[in-house]
Amino acid sequence: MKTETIQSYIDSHFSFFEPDLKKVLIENGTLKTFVADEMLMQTGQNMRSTTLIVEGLVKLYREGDDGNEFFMYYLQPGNACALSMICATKQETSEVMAKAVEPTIGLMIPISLMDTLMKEYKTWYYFVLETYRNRFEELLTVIDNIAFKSMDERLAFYLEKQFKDLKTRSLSVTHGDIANDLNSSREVISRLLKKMEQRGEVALHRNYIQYLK
Amino acid sequence: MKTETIQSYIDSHFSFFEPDLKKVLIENGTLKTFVADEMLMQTGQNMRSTTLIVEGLVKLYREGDDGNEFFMYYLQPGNACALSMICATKQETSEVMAKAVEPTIGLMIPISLMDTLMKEYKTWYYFVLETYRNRFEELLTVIDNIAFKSMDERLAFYLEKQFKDLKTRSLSVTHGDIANDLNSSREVISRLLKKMEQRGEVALHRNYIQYLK
DNA sequence: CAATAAAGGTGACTTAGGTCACCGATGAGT
DNA sequence: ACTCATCGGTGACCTAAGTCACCTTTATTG
Repeated sequence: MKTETIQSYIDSHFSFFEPDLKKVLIENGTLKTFVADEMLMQTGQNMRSTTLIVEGLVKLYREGDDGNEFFMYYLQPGNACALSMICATKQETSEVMAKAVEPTIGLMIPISLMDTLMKEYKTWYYFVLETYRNRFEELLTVIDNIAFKSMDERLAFYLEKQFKDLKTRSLSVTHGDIANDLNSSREVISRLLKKMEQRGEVALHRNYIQYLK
Repeated sequence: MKTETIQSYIDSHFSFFEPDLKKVLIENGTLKTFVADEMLMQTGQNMRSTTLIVEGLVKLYREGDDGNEFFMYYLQPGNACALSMICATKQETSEVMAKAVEPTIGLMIPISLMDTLMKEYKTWYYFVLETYRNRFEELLTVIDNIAFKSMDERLAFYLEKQFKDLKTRSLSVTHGDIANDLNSSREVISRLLKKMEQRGEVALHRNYIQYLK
């Protein structure tokens, strides 16, 4: 019953795993559901398992000393949290905060399995390396943006990324939300958005933004 | 002869590698020397080997579109370049620039070996994961600084990191160099340094800075 | 439907930090 | 000793972006 559910999640999002690996994951993994806005991972938390996302959407944030947040990237079904892998392997605490933005289901793999999986299953091994690589690059892109770009460029990049990642042309978000993700302030974002609207790049509405390019 | 040189480098900086692994590295690795200011890796370059640093000092930069540089972290003897590992595995191009700051020797390991090493040698496997983890955290710290901190805090952090990493209380660097690493401008750095000097934290000299805390 | 909260707009102001112009001090090479 | 490049100091100025105050519009709820 529960086994079949896990089976179908793996088949739809991790179909590239070899059959034996799937079997191990089905036997040892457990499903965990998160409601919207629930945290999957908190800064300073100790990891006992690594998480494969099988349903929903997760936002990863870095937290500043004074409690403000900085959005780094999304985790979607088929993704794993690189940080949870690294921390799990090393049994150290998490350095980021992960929050579900919609109801989310994670397949939790106990850390004790990590070493065996890496050694025994080629597809797992490549999946993990691929995950590291993608997140590493994602972080480098984040650094590019905040190190070299001004706020209007960062906003444009942010919006494009949202539209692309979420595969939509209409983004449900308030100006305040964006300001929070970019560690800026609502007024600044509002003003910059208005300029983008004047250039015909977006259409602004209450609680959502349309992409026009 | 050359074999013995590699042997001694490995023994002094990678003594934790298991004997069989050392043998493989000695048989398949080649030493490559870099003069000061030479690049080990350029943005966009394709990687055919992963590099273990056995001598010298390397600075890793992210490059902006307009050619300016942003310092991320040092590689020292005993370190490997996480990026070269990831890119090597995936056979993709490098995303960063690595420059020797003093004469440097790297032990080059052909990418073709990577998979075998990971599977066969536990100490290599842990070394690679440890490398990923450390660099990941280093990048997160970089993001913290540029996302949440003001220039004076970033400068203070930068200096402390230099003094700590280079294990010295007297740093050979010009104000312009620092400005370049932090992607700021010389005048700004000079002014902030002066304030630090007035607070008794550093002593400023031509071409070097002393740490007083 | 009145009350309230949330979202967004806008002008005025402040400030960190980037830029410009120019200076003097230091040190290396001829 | 003279020349020239590099390094660092400084005042004046500019601009992006953060902050404050206050407003209107829209949606929600009792």
